[in-house]
Amino acid sequence: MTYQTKQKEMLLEYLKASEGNHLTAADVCEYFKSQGLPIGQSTVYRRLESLVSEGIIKKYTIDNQASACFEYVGEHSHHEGCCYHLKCEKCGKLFHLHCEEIEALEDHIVKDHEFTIDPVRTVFYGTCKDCNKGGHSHD
Amino acid sequence: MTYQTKQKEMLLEYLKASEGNHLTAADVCEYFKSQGLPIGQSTVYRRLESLVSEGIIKKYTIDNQASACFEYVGEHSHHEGCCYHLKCEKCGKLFHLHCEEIEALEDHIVKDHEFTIDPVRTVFYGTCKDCNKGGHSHD
DNA sequence: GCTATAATTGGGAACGATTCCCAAATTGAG
DNA sequence: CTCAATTTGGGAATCGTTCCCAATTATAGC
Repeated sequence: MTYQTKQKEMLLEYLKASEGNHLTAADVCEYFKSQGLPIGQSTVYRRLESLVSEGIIKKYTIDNQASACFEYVGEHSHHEGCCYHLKCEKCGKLFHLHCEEIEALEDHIVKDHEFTIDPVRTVFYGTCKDCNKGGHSHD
Repeated sequence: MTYQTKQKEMLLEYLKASEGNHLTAADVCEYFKSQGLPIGQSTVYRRLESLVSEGIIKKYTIDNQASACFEYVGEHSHHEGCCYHLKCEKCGKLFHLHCEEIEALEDHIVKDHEFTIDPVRTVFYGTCKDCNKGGHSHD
C-alpha cells in the first residue's frame, strides 16, 4: 500500500508548476529549503525516481556525471513521443528536437540495425548556432 | 615545454595495444597495478585528458555518472568521422553505428536546426536486438 | 478518536568517479 | 652536473547519488 504524504504532494505540485523546465534534484531541494519547507534529499531522490517510473516526469541524463534533469510531462502523458535533446557543449544550452528526420533515423535504426532507440535517454552533443558563430566558449 | 616520462610512454603504448576497446580510467589504473607498474590515478586522469585534447584517444561518456570510456584512435587520426555509439540499456552492450542515414540526419540538423553534432560525445540509448527478443533485463 | 502496523521520511554515512593540492621526484637544457 | 621547470602521486576534497536505519507519519480497523 502507498501512503499519501505532504512531501509527495508538494513535490508533484512544484514539478507541475515547473512544466517546461529541466530541474535537478538539487534544484528541487534548494527550492523547498528556500521556502522554509525543506524536504530531505533522500526523499527528493526517492520521489523523483518513483515519479519517473510512473511516467509522470522524465529523467534526462544530460551530462556525464553532472546531475540528472527531471521534466514534468503530466499524469496524462498526452504526446508520448517526447522529443530528443540537443546539448551545446560550449554554452550548455539545451534544445528540443522533434522532426521527421529524426523519426526516419529511428525507423532506419530499428529496421536495419535492429536497435530500438529510447529518445528520453538520448542526447545529441555538439555546438549550437550562436556558439558556432562566435567560435568562443562561454562555459 | 613538455617532458617525456615513463608514465606517458607506458600509457600510450597500452592504449595503442588496446585499440578497439573501451577502457575506463579505472581499467587503466588496474592494468598497470596488475603489472606491478602502478601509475597514480591523478596521472592516469591527467594523461588521458591530454591525449584526448591531442586527438590521440577519444573520450566517450557512455553512462551518466558511470566512468567515462577512452578509445585509441591513433596519432594519424585516419578516418576522422569516427562513429556513433548505440548503448543497450538492458544488457549494457555497446554497438558502433556508421551509416548514410545518420550522416543524413547530421546534415539535416546542421542545415535546419543550425546545430553541429559531435559524434564522439553522442550516444544513442535503447534496446538491442537480443534484449528486444527476450524482453528480459540482464542488468 | 485511538491503536497498531506498514510506509515514508530524513540525516548522515558510504560510494564511485573525478578533481584538486602540494610536496617530492624527474626531466632535459645548458 | 646543476637547476629550473615539469610531472608525478598520495590523499583530501567534491559532487551526485545511494544506502542505512531510527524516528515519524499515514491509514485501516476498532
